Amino acid sequence: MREYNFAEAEKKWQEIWGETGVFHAENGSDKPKYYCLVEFPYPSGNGLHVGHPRSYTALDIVARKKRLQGYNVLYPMGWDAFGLPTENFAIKNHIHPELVTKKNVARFKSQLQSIGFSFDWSREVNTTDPGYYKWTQWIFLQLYKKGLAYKKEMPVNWCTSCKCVLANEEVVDGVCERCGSQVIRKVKSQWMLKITEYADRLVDDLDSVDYIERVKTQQRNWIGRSYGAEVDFSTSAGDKLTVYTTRADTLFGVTYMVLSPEHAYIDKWLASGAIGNAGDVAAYRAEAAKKSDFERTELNKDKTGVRLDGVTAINPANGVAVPIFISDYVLTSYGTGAVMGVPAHDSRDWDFAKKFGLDIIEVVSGSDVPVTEKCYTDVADGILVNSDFLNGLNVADAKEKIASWLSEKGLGRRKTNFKLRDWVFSRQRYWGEPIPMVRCEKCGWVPLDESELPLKLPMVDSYEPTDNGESPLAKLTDWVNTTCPCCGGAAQRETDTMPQWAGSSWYFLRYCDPHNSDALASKEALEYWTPVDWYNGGMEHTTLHLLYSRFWHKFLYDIGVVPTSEPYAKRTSHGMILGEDGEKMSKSRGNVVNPDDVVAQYGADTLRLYEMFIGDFEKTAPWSTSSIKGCKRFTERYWALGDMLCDGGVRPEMEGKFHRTIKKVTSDIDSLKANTAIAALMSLLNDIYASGKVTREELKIFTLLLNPFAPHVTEELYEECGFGKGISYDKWPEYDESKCAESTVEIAVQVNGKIKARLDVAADIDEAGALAAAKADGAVAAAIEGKTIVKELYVKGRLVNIVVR
RNA sequence: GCGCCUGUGGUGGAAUUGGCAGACACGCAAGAUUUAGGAUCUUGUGCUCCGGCGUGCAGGUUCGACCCCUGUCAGGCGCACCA
Repeated sequence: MREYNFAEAEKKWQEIWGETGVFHAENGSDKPKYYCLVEFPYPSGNGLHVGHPRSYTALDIVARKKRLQGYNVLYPMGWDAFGLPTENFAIKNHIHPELVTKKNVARFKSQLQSIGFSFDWSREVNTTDPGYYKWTQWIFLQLYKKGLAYKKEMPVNWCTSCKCVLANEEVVDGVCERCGSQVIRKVKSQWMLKITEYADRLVDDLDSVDYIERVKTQQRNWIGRSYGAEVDFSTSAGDKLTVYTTRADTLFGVTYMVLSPEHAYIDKWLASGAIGNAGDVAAYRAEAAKKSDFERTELNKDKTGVRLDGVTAINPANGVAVPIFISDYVLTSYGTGAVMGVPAHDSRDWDFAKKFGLDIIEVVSGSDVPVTEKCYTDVADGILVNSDFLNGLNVADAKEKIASWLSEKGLGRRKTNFKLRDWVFSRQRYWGEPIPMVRCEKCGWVPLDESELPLKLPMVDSYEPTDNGESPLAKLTDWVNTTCPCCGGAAQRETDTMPQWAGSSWYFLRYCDPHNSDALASKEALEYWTPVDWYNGGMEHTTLHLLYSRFWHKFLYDIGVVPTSEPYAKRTSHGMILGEDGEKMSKSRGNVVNPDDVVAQYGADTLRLYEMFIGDFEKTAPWSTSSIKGCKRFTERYWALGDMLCDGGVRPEMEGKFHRTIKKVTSDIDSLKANTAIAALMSLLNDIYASGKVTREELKIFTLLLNPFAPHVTEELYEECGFGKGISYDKWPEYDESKCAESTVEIAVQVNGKIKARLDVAADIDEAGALAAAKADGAVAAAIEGKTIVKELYVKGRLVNIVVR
């Protein structure tokens, strides 16, 4: 009995793959290309998590199979290394972030290599490398030149622990996405990127890509496009008050108006003395200002507000004067910061009207209960009433008609709104890309000349964040003080840095041509490799990295840098791996599994097989130490085939099974169902064992099929058997559809839908034959004895059902 | 609150999308081997009062339902006053 020493064999093959460069992708190849991508990791001090290999193994399987199928495959890896954890660790331990990063990258790399991924390491990138972030800065300058980067003073999200602003996308449930600390409002001058300019295309182009549906839905929700109209109301104070509504059809049902507490008109009206109850209004505004946005939207289900005495709004449709309120359920940041109240047909307005005793006027009929009891929001079946020229129309037609009427009369206009806000792009931290901008008294903000790039992050001893909201770089006067690229006068550098999401917004482009110093990548390389054919990553990046990188890519497409308007043709997402207790793995729970330990104890092949066999790739799955043993046994049983080897081709009795398995494994890999592919291989292995031997041809096919999942043990056995130069030089097995069919099948015989018998019949038996065979069966004959046959059904190769009465 | 997803043996999970539920694996049991344990191999393993009953629960459609429809419960995710 031959022993398989997985530790030795795995090391050996990893070295061979490294030396021979068999996984290097070729630029300028005649072969068809295939670009597989996984999200490059943030090299944290904790090392690799068992969640990482789930994603990496899945696409490694795809990459390895595609290579065997003759594709020139690009499967690269790199490091998303700027970021707060490294910086915080550096501060705590007084080690420069650059050194921390170097150390963490080295550890991650050796961990990844120990699992045997077929990455093309010659294309490794690191976002903190000046040769890399030169191009991140370059893209920023292009955005600036096209007017898509601007600096603006505005209220922003401020993480009290990170001491840094956050993008809207980084605030989850009112707390910092990264550290969970409280987020407060702070007015600051920030660099912003106009992602809103691309809002329509970011929604529309989702139709052209193959993303899993929940990713598309989540992005659509986040962008939040809605079609509606702006309507201009006049007011008794003489001002034109514009509201945004998606239900302009209900204009005749308006019984009041609401402004957000921050609305500019309130300052104006308070100043002019138009508001009678100025004291109450000021008090309400002060109260609202104290609450965070989160409190206002999340906890404030109960409607509050104050009526503005002395000011009314005039409904442009019917000239009716209605009261105006302020209430914090109206957001200043969406639409016009003012809404019209139609309590009969909007649940929020209904709540508000009930609370303040306002009129409720039905303008869409169709409700079962009076609108004074419950608001009626159905838009599909309602018919307009009490609405003058809209009466009798359905909601959709009424929307059209009122919108046209408003524009004709100059009282309003069609309008599309988005929830998406511009991307807050500056961070008051050290460990990020410097923003290549200079502030000059005379010239204002001036971009650095491209020849000055990269603008290197200065080496400093102290990089602690400050409480006053200034970047640590602000203290470096030597670095900060510079000359204006425009007028040559004294000027200061921008001291904020870019967010972590900057470097990852385009890294997949760099892989195409990672050593290019004249461009982020050559035109030819981008033409050949992009778009990414298959990108797998976490759901947590759907409205962060994935959205940002689509935005940047579209911009780069617009300025002619990349040839496609979408970066990723296909996007899938892996489920999280939980601890054995079914809880999220965390140090504090003590349920963390370290992949190094698994590799040491069971080997990389077993880890890979287990992570793929654990269950549905897209679902979360708890870790199970005992289940790993099954995968370990499987690799050992496979290895032991070497002891059962005999000469010959595929035995006739095994032929169908082999063809079916090739078919199953091939299609399962393409549809990300490695779990059932492995099950099919296990099943085939069981059949081989049952037959007592394996022929050379059979073993070779099995080895090739198993190789993407368990690359080391398959290479070792392939070599031992002398099948060829190496699996990388071989070809993926093909199947013959005609040979997949079995000659006989077992069909079920039902009487009135209940199974009465199972029969072995020829696979090509016809209906008459199957029915005859069924009736000849004793149990079936007994069941239909003396009854009238009402119906007879035959489903080819599956079952017969005889319906009797 | 709204939307989406999930619910299958002791466990992880399969099921060609309306056609034999429980593939594959873990675990367990018995046997073989072994001084013993471990490892390995073989066999068995949804429940059952042996009539049947079984895919969270209650109905419905159908010759036939894990799959479709209605209601309901539980868990997860997303959105969350976006007018």
